[in-house]
Amino acid sequence: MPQTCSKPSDMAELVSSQGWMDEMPGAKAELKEGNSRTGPFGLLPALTEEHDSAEEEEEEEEEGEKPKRRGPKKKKMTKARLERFRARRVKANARERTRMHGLNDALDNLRRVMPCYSKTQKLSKIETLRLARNYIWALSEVLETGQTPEGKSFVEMLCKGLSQPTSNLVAGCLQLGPQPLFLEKHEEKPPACESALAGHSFGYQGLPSPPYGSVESQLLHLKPPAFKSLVEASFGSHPSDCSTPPYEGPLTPPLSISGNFSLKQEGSPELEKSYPFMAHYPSLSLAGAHGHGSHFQSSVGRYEIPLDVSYESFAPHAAGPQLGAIFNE
DNA sequence: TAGGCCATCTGGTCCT
DNA sequence: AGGACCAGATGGCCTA
Repeated sequence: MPQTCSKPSDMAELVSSQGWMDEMPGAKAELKEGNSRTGPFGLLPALTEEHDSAEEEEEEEEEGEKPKRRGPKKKKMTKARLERFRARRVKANARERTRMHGLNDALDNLRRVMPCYSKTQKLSKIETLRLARNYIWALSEVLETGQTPEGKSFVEMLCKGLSQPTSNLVAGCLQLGPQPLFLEKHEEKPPACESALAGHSFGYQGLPSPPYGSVESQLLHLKPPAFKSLVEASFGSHPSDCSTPPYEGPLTPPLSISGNFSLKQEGSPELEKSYPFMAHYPSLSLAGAHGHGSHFQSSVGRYEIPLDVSYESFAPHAAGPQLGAIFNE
């Protein structure tokens, strides 16, 4: 329930005089601006009982009018308790900020691998997620059908459920011809995993440099590396680390692009499917870690992904199952 | 000016 | 006990 402070300026003075706001830049800024948001003030009336006798009286008066509170009586806020509480709250706030920053970083990584990444026109969080969903869906369709959709229908797939402005952005990006999508991506601030990738022999190094040109060629060229980056963006860092700090150790690509691309459907002779973009990626393959090969499940079957790269430097947490999860969605 | 988006703080819940 | 995660609340900023 919302707890608001009726006297932000008093609270600000009180709080700042006790020095705990020094650790809360955000809160401090708010105080300067006379911001009276729920923020750090919500708790203060209760916290300041001890320190402001006038307010205490006020509260007692109010309590006299209200029905008595049920439940265990609140422990009295001793100075020590107050200090501990504040320290805890400050720490929790900092953690929450960090957590949200990590979330935002992850979203930024996701934005970068979207087919219409624009530095100037940033997709909102919700639109980024929607576009990502559509993008995965579109790529899955390509894998399942083995057909590259024509430019228009690909755009339509991507724009499903998106707002008009975002749809325009996507359509514009995919239809304006040469788009320095990946160039831009690499030139700017390469994600940690991306720069780490440079040391490995991932296939698309030998491809024509972006910009890729026509819509068709974009569709063809875009997918594998973009998909790779997408997965990396999602799983590139340690899964338990929500703040996704730059990973500086050996790279752990859940899926790499190198060697011969071949998707085999288990137990079927004509397993080898020819994918349109294979022509453009003669050396494309999906590979897992552990040196045991990897596989993923799609709605059309189980795919064996041969290992044809060396994994000496790969960490053990591969994303074979995670990749499978993507296709099972 | 309304509405969308965002960052931040907060308290509750769950988990280790 | 403490951390992670979550949803609610709030105010700031921006744009149509």
